[in-house]
Amino acid sequence: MVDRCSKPVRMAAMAPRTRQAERRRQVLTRERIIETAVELLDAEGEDALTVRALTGRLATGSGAIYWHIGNMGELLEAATEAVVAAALDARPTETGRARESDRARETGRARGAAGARGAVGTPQDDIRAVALGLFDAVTAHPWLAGQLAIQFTRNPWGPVTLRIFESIGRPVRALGVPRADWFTTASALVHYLLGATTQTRRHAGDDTVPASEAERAAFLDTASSAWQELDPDDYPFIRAIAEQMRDHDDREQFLTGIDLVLTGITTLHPAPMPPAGTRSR
Amino acid sequence: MVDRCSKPVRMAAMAPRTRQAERRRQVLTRERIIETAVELLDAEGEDALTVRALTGRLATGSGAIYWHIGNMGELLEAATEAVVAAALDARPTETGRARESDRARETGRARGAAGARGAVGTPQDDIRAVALGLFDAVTAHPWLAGQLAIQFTRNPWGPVTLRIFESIGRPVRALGVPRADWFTTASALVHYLLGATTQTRRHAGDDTVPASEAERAAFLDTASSAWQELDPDDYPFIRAIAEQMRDHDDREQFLTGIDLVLTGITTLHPAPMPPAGTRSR
DNA sequence: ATGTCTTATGGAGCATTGCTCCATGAATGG
DNA sequence: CCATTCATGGAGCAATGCTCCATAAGACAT
Repeated sequence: MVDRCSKPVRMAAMAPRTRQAERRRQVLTRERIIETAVELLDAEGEDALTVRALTGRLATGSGAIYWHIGNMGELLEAATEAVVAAALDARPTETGRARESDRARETGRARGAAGARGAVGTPQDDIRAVALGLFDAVTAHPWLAGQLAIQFTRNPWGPVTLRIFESIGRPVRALGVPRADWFTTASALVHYLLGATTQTRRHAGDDTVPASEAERAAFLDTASSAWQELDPDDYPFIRAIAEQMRDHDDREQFLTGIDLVLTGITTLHPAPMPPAGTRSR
Repeated sequence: MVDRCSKPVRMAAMAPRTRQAERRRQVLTRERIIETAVELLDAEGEDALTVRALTGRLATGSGAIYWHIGNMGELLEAATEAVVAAALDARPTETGRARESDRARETGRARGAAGARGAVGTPQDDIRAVALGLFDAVTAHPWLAGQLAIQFTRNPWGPVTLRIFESIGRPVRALGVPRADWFTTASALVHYLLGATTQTRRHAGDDTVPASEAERAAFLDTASSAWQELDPDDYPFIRAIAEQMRDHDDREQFLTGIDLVLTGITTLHPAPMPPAGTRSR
């Protein structure tokens, strides 16, 4: 009884005529609410998004807001979807695999999400690009990590997951994975992706701002030190890696993980019949 | 200012004398609270865990509870840790790698978390055992998925993560991965693990009970059908895999993903110098 | 213009929740 | 027997999500 729609689900352009009559007045849009929600989340953290904060920024009442969104969770989902879509759409829709650029192991390191836009390369590159897009989105919007995690568990096949899955699935297909393994393979990638992105971020205990570089270093330092003082019987491994964890690079590690999974995929599904022009190694 | 401890952190056995005088009365223990919290979560879902529900079950007041736990989030973390620890401790602490049982690809499939207890096999088997332990814990406690995700994002190096990391790290070490890659490799595994476990579960929209097998089938069916009616331009991949997603086995897919990552690891870090008696493939 | 119907708005108010504060009980130590 | 510390139970506050409703603001027919 919670999920009952309080408003007939916004069917885009119902009557053909008076298309502009739809937004005759409409000072308050669902889109505008989502937009402001993202602003609020970005500016003041995930706890700052309350109905009252929204009514303040939008100079309206709660009733008006609920006429458009129906639910707080729904708003959060919409906000998440918006940001994710933006991060993902910064890439070409059509995966035309043409140019060869083998491994390209270290090129992936340098370029940001922006650089991923135009150049259509290896399926591997495409996957890395998607991953990095998400990674950068999470660092740009600290609240996104938590929301991704929540959306993923609460609504495993909601719009957010679907978008990511599709973006990962296409290059997986281009990789030459046998059709029967498409679902499983893409799942594995997405699972790693989400696991990794959700841990990335917030290296200070604070709820505000992305935490400066200095704070991050300080955090890693204290954490590393704390690890070295753990019980050697209970946590031998943690103690052993305390040192390398102190000066690891999140982004680099993230990419290494991706390559690990990619290697697993290409090893289990060697090379299909490569399109002429692509040397198969 | 949130994190201020309202009580001098329970340092186990402070004064040597009167060890039993510590719990002279003490009808209400931190442990008992955690225990009841888990019961509540198991029985009525994650929304059912409120202070008032606790005071009801424990026949006490909120003040008494807060004297022991100080925070709701802290209680949730403790509950999560308790369940995770139980799931993980159902395995031998010392990773004595001795017996050879190559691949053992399909043996891992059949045995449950219980069967993982005694037999110490390949590092790969150990990793699978840990993973399955977590997997089964999540299916046994539906609320665990969400909590794992939250703990993981909110407190990336809290006790929960640490425990899992340690359990995964040891076999990784035994796998022969070069020391410099321990941290990164274990991270990749843990990330996949958490990503996968957090999506697994709750195939019905309900907040109660694990959802029967029939419900699950029905859910998968409708989801699959919905996928096939997506826009072919926006979601070609999703449409293509709608069929195989209908009748996939969560557990099997989970293991396949693990094997994918494991293959990646052993491929990138071939074989160290195998202890005499282990044929290296 | 005028009246009516649908669409949209602003805000008062309710139920619930986390948490603090405090008056009090109970055991111990002097 | 008193004083001190440990522990409890509960009243009450502040914040939040959400519902309900009075009402404004077009659109449309007459």
